[in-house]
Amino acid sequence: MTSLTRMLAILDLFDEGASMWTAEAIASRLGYSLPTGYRYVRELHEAGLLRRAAGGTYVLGPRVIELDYRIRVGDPLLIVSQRRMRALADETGCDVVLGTLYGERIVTIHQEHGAEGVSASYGRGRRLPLYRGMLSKAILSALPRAHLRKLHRNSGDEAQASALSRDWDAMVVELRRIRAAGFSISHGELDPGQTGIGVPLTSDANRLTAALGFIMSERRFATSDLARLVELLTRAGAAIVEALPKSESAATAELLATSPEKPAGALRGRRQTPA
Amino acid sequence: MTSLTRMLAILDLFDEGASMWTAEAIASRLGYSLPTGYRYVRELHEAGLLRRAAGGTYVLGPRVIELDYRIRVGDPLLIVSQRRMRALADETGCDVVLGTLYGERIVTIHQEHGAEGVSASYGRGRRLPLYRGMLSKAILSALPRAHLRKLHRNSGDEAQASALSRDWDAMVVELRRIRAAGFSISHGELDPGQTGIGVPLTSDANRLTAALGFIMSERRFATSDLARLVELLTRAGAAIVEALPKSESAATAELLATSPEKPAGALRGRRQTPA
DNA sequence: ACTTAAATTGTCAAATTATGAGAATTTTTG
DNA sequence: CAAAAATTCTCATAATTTGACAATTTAAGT
Repeated sequence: MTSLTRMLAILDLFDEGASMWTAEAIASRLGYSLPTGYRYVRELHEAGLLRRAAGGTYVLGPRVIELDYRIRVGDPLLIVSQRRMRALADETGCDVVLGTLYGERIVTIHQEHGAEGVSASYGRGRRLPLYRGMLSKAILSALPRAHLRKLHRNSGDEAQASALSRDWDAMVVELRRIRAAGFSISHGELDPGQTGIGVPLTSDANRLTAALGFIMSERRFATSDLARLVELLTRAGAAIVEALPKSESAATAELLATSPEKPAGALRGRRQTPA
Repeated sequence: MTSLTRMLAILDLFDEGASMWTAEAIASRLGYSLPTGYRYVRELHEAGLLRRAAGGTYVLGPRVIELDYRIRVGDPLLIVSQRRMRALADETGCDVVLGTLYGERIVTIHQEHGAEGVSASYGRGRRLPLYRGMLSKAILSALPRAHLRKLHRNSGDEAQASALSRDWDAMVVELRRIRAAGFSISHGELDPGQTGIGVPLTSDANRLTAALGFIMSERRFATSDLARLVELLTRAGAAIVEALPKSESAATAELLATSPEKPAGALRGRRQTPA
């Protein structure tokens, strides 16, 4: 394992439960020597990813907030999604959420509030259970078998704790059903009284595995036109994927940013437009 | 320079301008060899801090959004500030912002919107110019001379570009005046037509250097009771600093989090309550 | 102010690990 | 399916990380 990995593992400690750690506790918890613990913490501190709080404890730092802003204004996926999600929320009054899979986690990366709903477990930045909720099910339904297998193997406890994933074969069948239908539904799987409808949203070119969904009250769902809602999601999802920048347009920025030291060389014409 | 520093330097590339980078461009820009560039990018990718976008480009990853959420719900400073800032916004109708200094940057870390104002340059996560705007001036006014000196020395261009900081001696005089007055004012220094009032907010115990402020239209300010607004800010600032967790309470979380491998040892009683 | 304890950084030798050149491989693109 | 680009691999060398311990700075108590 590299020192880079070990240092970044520190950030995991802040993911759940404790939001304040001393350097000593970090070292102890992760099995690093004390000086090494301090060294890693200092690096993260200098990068602004950690901030010193009271009496030698550290909390996540303001750099995270700054990077989050850069995402909000610069992430192509969010840029193309936001407007369309807002439109869906206005049109339906439902909450609209967007989640992605990264590594072995599913996280909500954007949410637009509708006139009606308040959603507890779905907010931006929240990690979602792998096998519960419409976003997760929609995302899993779009996953290649091998990928799903790996995920399932590594998610022991969580897989056991969920009805969907306890039995591998049954899960595969259910997910195949979802894929065929084109959407997933959750009735109160995350929040009692809330229903969610989700559609997968993938782009091979972008290595993207995401899902887009509505959240509404159970009550409202009872009198909703499911097919219509699914159609809205599907259309919006397709439009989002379609609008994502293709490979070519990505290169522009970097070409302006060549270093003074190595002006030519390393940036030879691979990504440049043919002429 | 350590490999950790070099890897984290990659995140800086996303701070301004380009929001998409290829691994090759990163390596070239920072002077790393190609394999090393890819190695660093892979590490950041595995940590979720980068995400692969179209055609071999990378953008900031969902992990940032997740960490940002952890800050929103777990950062003690935000927790104690939020409520009070909301109250100020409700009471006055102005926007209320909170900014901190970290390293050599000043960043807005929270904002509560008032009924009236829309502020362009102040939003959450935005980096502020060091020598312009009420937040920056309030923060600088609270800085020990040595710290200010270092900051000024390292901020060449930016120092030259600002009226306040062009002349060191004059700046010191002005900042001393602000410190004596207890608040700073900006008339359109960041956004034309907008006025801001800020007060410094420091806590030695927390190594905190921050500022809290109102933003309002120039028009509204013309008929405002400045003394009253400053008093509101000062009171709220004092209450926030007062409410910050003191050293003792911080230890609780970690004590529950001892590793199974090294249960005793490294966590010997330094931070534990005496008995 | 002064004393003690805690938090953090320095020193340094041993050795693990990062590094870059180039090759090999995988992935993308036409 | 071919060609080009993107990414990882191999491996020898060198550099950097690492941990024990000491030194020092910082905080806490009286």
